[in-house]
Amino acid sequence: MRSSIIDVAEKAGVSIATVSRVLNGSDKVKAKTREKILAVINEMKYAPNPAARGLIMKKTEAIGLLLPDLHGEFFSEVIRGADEVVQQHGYHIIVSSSHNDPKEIEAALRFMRGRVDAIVLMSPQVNAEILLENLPKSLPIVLLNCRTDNKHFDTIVIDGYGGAREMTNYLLDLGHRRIAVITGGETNLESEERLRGYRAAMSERNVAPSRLLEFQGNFTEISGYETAREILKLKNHPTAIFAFNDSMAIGAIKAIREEGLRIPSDISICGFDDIPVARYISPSLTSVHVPISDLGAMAVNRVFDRLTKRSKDSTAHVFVPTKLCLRSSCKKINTISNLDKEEHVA
Amino acid sequence: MRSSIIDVAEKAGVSIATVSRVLNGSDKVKAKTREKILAVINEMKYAPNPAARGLIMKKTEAIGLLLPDLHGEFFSEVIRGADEVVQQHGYHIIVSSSHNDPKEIEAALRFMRGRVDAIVLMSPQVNAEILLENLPKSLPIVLLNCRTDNKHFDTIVIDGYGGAREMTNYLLDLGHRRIAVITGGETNLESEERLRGYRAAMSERNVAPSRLLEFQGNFTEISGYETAREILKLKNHPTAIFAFNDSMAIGAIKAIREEGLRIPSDISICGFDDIPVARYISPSLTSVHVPISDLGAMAVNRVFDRLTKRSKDSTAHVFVPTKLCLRSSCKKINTISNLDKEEHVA
DNA sequence: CTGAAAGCGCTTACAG
DNA sequence: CTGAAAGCGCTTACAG
Repeated sequence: MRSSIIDVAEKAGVSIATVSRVLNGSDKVKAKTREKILAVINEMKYAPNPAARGLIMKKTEAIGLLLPDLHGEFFSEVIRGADEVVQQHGYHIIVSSSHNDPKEIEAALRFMRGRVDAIVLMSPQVNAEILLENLPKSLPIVLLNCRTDNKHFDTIVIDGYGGAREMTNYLLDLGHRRIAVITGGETNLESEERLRGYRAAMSERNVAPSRLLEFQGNFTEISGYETAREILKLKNHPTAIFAFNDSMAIGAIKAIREEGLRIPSDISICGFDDIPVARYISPSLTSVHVPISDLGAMAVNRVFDRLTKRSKDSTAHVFVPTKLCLRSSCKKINTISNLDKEEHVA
Repeated sequence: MRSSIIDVAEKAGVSIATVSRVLNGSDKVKAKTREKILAVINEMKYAPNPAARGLIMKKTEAIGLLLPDLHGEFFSEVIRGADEVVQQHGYHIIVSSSHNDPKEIEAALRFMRGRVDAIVLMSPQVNAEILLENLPKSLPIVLLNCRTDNKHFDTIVIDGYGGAREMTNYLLDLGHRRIAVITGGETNLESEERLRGYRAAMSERNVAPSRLLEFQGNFTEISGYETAREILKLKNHPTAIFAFNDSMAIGAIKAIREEGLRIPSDISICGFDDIPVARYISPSLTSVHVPISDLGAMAVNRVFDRLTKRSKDSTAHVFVPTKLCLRSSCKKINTISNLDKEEHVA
């Protein structure tokens, strides 16, 4: 059997209270007693039972991280950023993915209740606020890219609108007029924000945004690939494709290549997120940079702020700016005639 | 305060024992009593305290997953595969990364002890067996790509040797003789195995493997990039580069392109792992396919086999075969003269 | 079918 | 500085 604090106490010839004190670094223990106990602990390789400890101390030293998905580099970067900070605090992460399914979010939340000291929730699709209400209000919660106006929660939101607007403006500056987008799905907050930004830029520049140029993907490579194939079937295909994340852009690039078109001379393509691999593919992908691992780190830092009472009751609402990251997958549109044609169609 | 089982019992007018019974699905509760209790539970949004439950039941419904790193698609795929299976069982995952640091492995293991019902450990670099010995022998442990002969643990090992050997043979069949490799580091088991396979194939085909063609990376994109730059500086550079994982291959491709060389006409390149993005980059990457997410799934399935006593005491040692995945980044070497030259040098 | 009681392994006032 | 005892929130024989 696993040894308990009682075994240690017996072997050291003290009470369990004293063992507990040295375990918790109390200064009210005679040095000699402490040493003896420490020796026994070492010898027995004793480690306190976290469940017992958690039961009485009401802390778990774990943070729950609930993500919508686990595919691709975006989420692994979020996890990595979160894990780094969490490790510095001697904490650990319980991850789970919800597949954008309310049932799974609920199950994960229920599981985490009592098992974690705080929750970081990323749910751009499912509105999880109702589920969140079932959690004790004492549990700090950080919402990452969630749809909410509830000032009760800490929130971190990427500037998808601004980023997409900036990218669209860049494409417009390059002379593109027929710019297709591949979205991440109608009900996805991030996709919606990016779409808003795209439309805003188009309108501001007096290029009527056409719904016919808005294609729906789902943030996966394969959806980018398939959607791009559809786009290229268009008689007079767009001169630029703006995929709402890099994974879809990567899929789209494959489709474009298979069609025999060159990037960026025949068609420009860009993404969003700036995942690590974006700079390595060829042509290197122009994208909207999002500090992905920082997102995870910020969320966890926020959690610890709350946990250490530094900001016990005030919630923070962070808006994360994005920044255009120009590389080689986009290019000035070349022929005047082409431009004219575009204008006409637009 | 959070409500406890006592509150539920009071409100339902029963004892906590009965509440506990309906919580655990005991059939010895009158239907009517059960209903009333269920109603109260729902109304109060009661959820049992996992710490208390864990303390007495000695199970946590969590599996620990300790990975060497969290960079790149490989590890996120392992997590994804593990998470999928774990969710089917109503379990969850506690992930942690060790950065190949014994201290961090130890800390993570200590943290997990008592918090998880089993541990999946991937540690190709640090020999973690000594650390593992401090864990209660009742805790099921699955070793993923670890350096061990200890039949006491369940093990899952990828056939790095066979995969690399097959890939090298393929390159040799294409006429390549000067094949450089980018390894993953000297002390890394996976890298070692792949190197063994490469050398074996070279020797078998009477191409003396030269240490001068073995370059050391560390499995990251940037190391692939930088190492490839070194390789291309060689007077008579190799006609093929075999990177020991796809991330390094992707980095190498960037370096090759920057040098103005075309792939595969000027130089062939291939990787290992077949991460999801490999098929999307261009040229699509020839790689050794590893069923990455299956690795996570297999490990977790094995864990549940143990947990459900189906195979309480027997350990399993699984050897995972790899399979060549030919795409467009490698090509037959073209000129006879070139071939001759190679032969000469080799 | 239901309840009183012991116990899981710890921490922490409360005494001394 | 140290120990006896209560209690954290649950489950599970043991009686009835």
